[in-house]
Amino acid sequence: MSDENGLPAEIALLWGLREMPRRGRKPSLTITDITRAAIEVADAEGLGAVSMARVAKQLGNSTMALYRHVKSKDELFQLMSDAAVEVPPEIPPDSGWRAGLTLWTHSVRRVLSRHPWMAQIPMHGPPSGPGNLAWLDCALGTLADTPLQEAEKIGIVMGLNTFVQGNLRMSVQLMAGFRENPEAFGRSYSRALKQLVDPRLMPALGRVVAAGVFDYDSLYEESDVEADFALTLNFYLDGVAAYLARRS
Amino acid sequence: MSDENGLPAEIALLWGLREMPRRGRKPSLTITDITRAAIEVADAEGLGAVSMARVAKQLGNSTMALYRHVKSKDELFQLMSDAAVEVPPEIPPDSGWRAGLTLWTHSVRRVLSRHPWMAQIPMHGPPSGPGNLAWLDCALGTLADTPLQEAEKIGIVMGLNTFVQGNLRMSVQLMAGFRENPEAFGRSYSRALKQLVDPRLMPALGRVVAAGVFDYDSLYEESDVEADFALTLNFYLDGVAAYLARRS
DNA sequence: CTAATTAGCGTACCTGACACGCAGTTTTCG
DNA sequence: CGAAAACTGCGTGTCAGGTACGCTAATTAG
Repeated sequence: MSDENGLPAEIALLWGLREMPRRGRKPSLTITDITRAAIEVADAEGLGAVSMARVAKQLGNSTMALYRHVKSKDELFQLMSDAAVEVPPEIPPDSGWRAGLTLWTHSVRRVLSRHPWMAQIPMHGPPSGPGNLAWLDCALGTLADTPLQEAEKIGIVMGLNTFVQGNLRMSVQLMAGFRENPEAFGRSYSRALKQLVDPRLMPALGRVVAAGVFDYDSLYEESDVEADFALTLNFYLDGVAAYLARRS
Repeated sequence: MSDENGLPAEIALLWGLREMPRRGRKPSLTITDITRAAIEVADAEGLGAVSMARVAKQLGNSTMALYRHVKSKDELFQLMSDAAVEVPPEIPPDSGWRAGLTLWTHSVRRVLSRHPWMAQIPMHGPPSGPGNLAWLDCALGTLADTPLQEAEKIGIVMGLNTFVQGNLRMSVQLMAGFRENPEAFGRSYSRALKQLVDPRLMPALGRVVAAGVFDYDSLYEESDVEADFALTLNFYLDGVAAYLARRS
């Protein structure tokens, strides 16, 4: 269950703190290698392509060799998502909390656009790995100069994180859906809505449809998605600003 | 590809508008039955338990019979998530947009707490089923009395939806993680952070840890999660309010 | 040098999605 | 009215993927 350090096993794993056995054959594979190979596969072919066999092939090993280093595929996923976040951005100390959180958010966005599969990996607990905790620290740092309680800072940052992750997850899903079936985002969608939405039953939606809001060749324009993201992000940050103002 | 109605096949399916074949054996199974059975299984045993075989057993049919009605498991998932949303709330017409959206949000929350598995089903396109569109209409209706453009309303509502879904998804994941390994949310977590977080490398996080923010027997208290949700929801709504104020 | 310990791996099992084709049913048409 | 056509339910089979188990070889402690 727990390391000699007193750490829970899965946390020790993420931090690379499992004690190395002194006797026995020397490992030719490391957890780092396995994690890196898995990330390569996920980057190149998507998370769906990450099977134990595929990762092993990437390394030139056999499938079952991996199980000497990771207890399960899910454990490998956790390792991947802590490793792939890389390093949080350097935030200029005097930039103010809002600019800081905005920069932080866009950095998250950049990481997730490099590794879209990260949005699909489920979290089983609070952030525990060195990568995720470094990002958490980075976000908290932007609030250092505010008069907030530490617990409030955590609430705000976790809320922001959930928000950003949720947004990106949705983007990734829709992007995948778009690649698979672009038609579902185009004229045939707006035509279907015009046909199916009865203005008597759904008046508000009927107005939107009638206004031609969906009449585009593709509802999935990168720039639109980004603009919507920026808009809603600013809603959240405005709320934080109001909260701060209320508190001083 | 498309129905005689000119509708894309997957949309026609969601609306139950596939034309019934005139000749041939009468079906003893309906899509509705299959969907209902699948929802029963998911409610009772989680989405992971929903296999074609399990759903078929629920119905007393053979596995392969389902494929006469559903093209793939994923298609069944889409049917499930449109059916399980049920009916959106009645929002009193004079309640104002903020109260309306708050009520809407809590209704979403209630639906998802009845069917937690919904948060795990990936979306492949814009909302297309009768259930989801009814909810969309309901949310849009709350903004009817505002001077917003229709496109802005959609942006605000979709943003809110993404936000709520993201929050609930995270809750569901953590809830599952908690059931499986409560220890990861308790004292051993805060002890691990105290040990691993070096205040020189992660000063902001170090302060939070030192302040004892994580020193609880369980970080996953229902009431806390709900409070955090309400807090961040209000951030978003404050932002919408500010946007509205700016626009008048 | 021997026993203990550990890494890599081949084999095997199980679960689950789904392709295919047969058999029985219902409707249409000659 | 009878045969052909259309369609449903289903048994069988295939393939992919996770992972338990146990063997073998390497390495080190005693």
